[in-house]
Amino acid sequence: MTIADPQLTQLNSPPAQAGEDRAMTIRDHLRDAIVDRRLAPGTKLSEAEVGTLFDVSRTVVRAALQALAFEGLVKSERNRGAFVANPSPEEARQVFDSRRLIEPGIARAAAGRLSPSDIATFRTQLIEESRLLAERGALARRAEIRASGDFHLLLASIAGNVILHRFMEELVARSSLVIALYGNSGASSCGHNEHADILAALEAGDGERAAQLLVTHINHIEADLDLRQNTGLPLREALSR
Amino acid sequence: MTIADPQLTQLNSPPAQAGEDRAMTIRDHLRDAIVDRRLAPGTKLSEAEVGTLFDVSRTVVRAALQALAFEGLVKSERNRGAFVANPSPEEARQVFDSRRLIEPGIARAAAGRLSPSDIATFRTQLIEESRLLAERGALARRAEIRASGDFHLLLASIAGNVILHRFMEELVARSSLVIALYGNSGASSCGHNEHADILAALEAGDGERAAQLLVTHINHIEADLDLRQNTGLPLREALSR
DNA sequence: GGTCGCAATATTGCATACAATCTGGGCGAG
DNA sequence: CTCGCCCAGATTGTATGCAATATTGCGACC
Repeated sequence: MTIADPQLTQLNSPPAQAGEDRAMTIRDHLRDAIVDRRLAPGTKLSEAEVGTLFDVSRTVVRAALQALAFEGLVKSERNRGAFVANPSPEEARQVFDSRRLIEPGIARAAAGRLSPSDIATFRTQLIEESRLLAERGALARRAEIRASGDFHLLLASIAGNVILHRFMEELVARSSLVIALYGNSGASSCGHNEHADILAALEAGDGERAAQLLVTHINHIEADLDLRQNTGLPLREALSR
Repeated sequence: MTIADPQLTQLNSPPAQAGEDRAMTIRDHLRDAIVDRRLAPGTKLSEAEVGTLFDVSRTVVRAALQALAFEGLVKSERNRGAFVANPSPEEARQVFDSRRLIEPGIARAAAGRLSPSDIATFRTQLIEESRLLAERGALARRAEIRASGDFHLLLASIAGNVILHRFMEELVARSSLVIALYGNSGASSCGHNEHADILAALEAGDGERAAQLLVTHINHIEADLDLRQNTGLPLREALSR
């Protein structure tokens, strides 16, 4: 699989980026592509190729890839290169275990800090989710997964702890990857909108209830996955791509 | 402050490191130096200087510094360089808030997975802590802070979730930095050994009690800090170094 | 015919060179 | 004497070149 994806080159085209950090820009574009599954797990991210696509040297690409490796979205092997992460079922479970541990606390913190403007932002977010839910097509599914993640990130940003927010960024990104990998296309993203219920609890100032709804929500997301043990012998993973 | 610390150059001397990753080696040495407060917060980490000390090019130094920036131990400013992090009281609070959220869950998970060999490792760890606690001198204090952190990391590794373990590595490292910055030399590191109590609860299989003791323990650590608001106007931080 | 070994190729690891940007001091005008 | 501008030095950002390592295809030997 080549990564000569028109969407990538297109996003690259605005070279008028100010003196900003180009490595971080490339990191963001690659992350979007990974989370959207435009880049399949296991895909090799050649430094030279990525550099050509974004019209930068390998130096900058390496910085971007290192950043993604820290987030767990890319696996870097010495003298072999960087590959889009291919999380095992075990890793997937750990992602959701981590979220079940962290997100309730975030919900409780957010409940006590919710401002009217936050609520407005949430409402806009929920409308966007509904719109995407109704839409058909793989492209809408991608956007839906992403929007669903944004809800959780919004919650984390309201909680006001930048460390936890960053942890959640990583967990949400990895969740998207896992969902894309193991999600049953079937009952994807729960019939009735659990996000709305969570927001309702937050508005009522009931952080405890919001926390509980959040755990249930995470359970539903994980339950929709097919994490049966293809108890991957390491060589199997090679066959998978 | 220059970083020409003999302990750094000494650690550098074994250049016989196999084909391993030199950037990660440098990162580890720098992290140790930061956590031990051999490198004071705000100290500039010049790429050229670090490179000279470790006898590598700026390329690998940059990789190491980027890694530390991800962990929050180093703050990197574009076109200005990298500096040892100087966490504000607010950041310090967030570190401990995060620990209060995450560590109880880790304790519960660890309680159900504790093996006899784990217990033995814990005992060795506690003995080492006691030894350092009795010892005098700044050097012992450093080692004690570090050993105290190792206890928590050991707990996290037993919990068996590598993602949470990595989060804890970051939180413990930042905690050490915060303690070094804001710790009252006075009642430092609690009179009676709370770690031992936590271990006892774990051995008894009482994860809930271990979790509660852990929260109390974290509260004690934070209570020993002096986080009074020098409500840092950003310009103040410049004055501090 | 199959397997092992070796060489050619490609890719990463690292160092260095050059360009861009920031910092600090000196000089001149007000 | 003070304020502001400008230039020189220093430091980071980026590109490129070379060395080291892994991969792949071919050929020889069993």
